[in-house]
Amino acid sequence: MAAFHDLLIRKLQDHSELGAADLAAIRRLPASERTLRPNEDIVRQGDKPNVSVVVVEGTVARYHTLPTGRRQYLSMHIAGDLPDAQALFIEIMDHSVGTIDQATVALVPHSALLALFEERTATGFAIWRETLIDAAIFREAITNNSARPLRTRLAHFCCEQYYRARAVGLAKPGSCRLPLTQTQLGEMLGASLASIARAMQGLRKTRSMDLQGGELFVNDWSRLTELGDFNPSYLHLRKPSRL
Amino acid sequence: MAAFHDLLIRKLQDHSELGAADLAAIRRLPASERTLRPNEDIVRQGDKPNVSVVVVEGTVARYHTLPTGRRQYLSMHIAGDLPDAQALFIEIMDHSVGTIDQATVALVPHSALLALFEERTATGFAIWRETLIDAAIFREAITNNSARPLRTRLAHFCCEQYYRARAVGLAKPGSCRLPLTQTQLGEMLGASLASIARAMQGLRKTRSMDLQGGELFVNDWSRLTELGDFNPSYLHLRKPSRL
DNA sequence: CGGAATGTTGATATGCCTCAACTAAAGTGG
DNA sequence: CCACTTTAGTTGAGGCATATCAACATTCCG
Repeated sequence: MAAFHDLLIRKLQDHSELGAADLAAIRRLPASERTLRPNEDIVRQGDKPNVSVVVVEGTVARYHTLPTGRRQYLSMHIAGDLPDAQALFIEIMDHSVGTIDQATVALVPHSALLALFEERTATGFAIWRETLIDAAIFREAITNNSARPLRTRLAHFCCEQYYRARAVGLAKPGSCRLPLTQTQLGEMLGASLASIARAMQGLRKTRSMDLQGGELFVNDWSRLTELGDFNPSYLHLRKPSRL
Repeated sequence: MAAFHDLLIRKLQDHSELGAADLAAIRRLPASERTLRPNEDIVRQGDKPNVSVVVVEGTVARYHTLPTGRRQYLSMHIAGDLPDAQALFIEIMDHSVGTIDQATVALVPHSALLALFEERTATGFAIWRETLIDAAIFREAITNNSARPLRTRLAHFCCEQYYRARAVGLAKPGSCRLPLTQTQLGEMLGASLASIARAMQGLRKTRSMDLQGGELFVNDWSRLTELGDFNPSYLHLRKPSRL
């Protein structure tokens, strides 16, 4: 398993230019690792964390909890992602961060990150950029959940997960991990379990993708991007994956 | 009309602590002002802008354009807002920025902003924080448009606009500008014109709010926040408005 | 004053929800 | 290793919220 420093560096280099001094400074970041069970919270809505999370292994999600108890997932994160970088400058968490399957995360003290930004402005800018790409993904989620019919929405979501897994080298040829239950897909896409089940069957019938046992299989990428109205430009990667 | 420097400073001070040196540095920012007609684009999806926008007067929005031509509004911005700060570190625009009504904006060269961040780290952090609050508003929009019935969604949106207008001193007692047509409200909330019309009438009947002639009237704030399931904590303001 | 843009209202269609029963798969303890 | 329980997914019936289409009313504005 790659050290979290390497994961973070790889992630930042997907969109930013870093010099040797930046890389060295990042490598000096202190962190403690924790492995968590499925469906365990790392940070909760209302908390004031003083560490930031880097995903090392597994899948981590952010979500809102509504007064009714209903859960709305906001984003999914895999190795190399910083699912709560924004907590650095926003004191009180407006959402929770928790695991989906078993996951290992590195916890980096905010103080170390702030010191790093003072020392290496370029690194600060790279992580700033990372949080901005995060925001671009949120924007796309607004559009996806507001303006597309359910089957398209589901296809788009799968496209994004596969594309991002490819970008960080976490996908095998034609497949990647996606350990979400249909209930959770519903909580991500604003749909009921039953509707997700039917939308999924619709997609299966196109033979462009399948999802089973927490593994997403992509058989016809070009067809799937059509079905999902997917255009990866909002992910702002420097070297778009060849798919 | 306040100079854009004052608007920006006021905005940043809503959530960040700035020293005298920071204020002075911000006041030295160069900018050119432009006044635009309603429904005019400032930056378009695909552009690579080298200036950032500060809203001086009027209402400015960000939106996606789907292949079908359908428009999805992502956010609304009023005086003091930076609707495309993220373009600083994200080269290619993944969405457009345009006016709703007649608006005046200040255009600040990216180079000047980057130089400012190098010189005054605290100012950089304040604008970073600003972009993070932006992201928090996107998250809330995901939840609003995905997990709430239409009438609640509309009430929540109106709560947010009124609350933000209050926070920057742009609201009169009991009302603020909100120059959106019902068609645009639909494109914001992922709903059709007809449904917005009916949801609006439902809200009017509660006597908690009304929207007419581009002016939002709030008659019963506490009732409206209930109807809209609105909790302002996601806006991350230091001194929550007393309403 | 006439034309365009905006909002209202009704009728009908439909996508998705809810509820419910059932199947299948995955853990768990004897 | 099997019976039991739990969790996940499938399928059907019926209902509701919202979409679509269309006609009309209203306001804005040149």
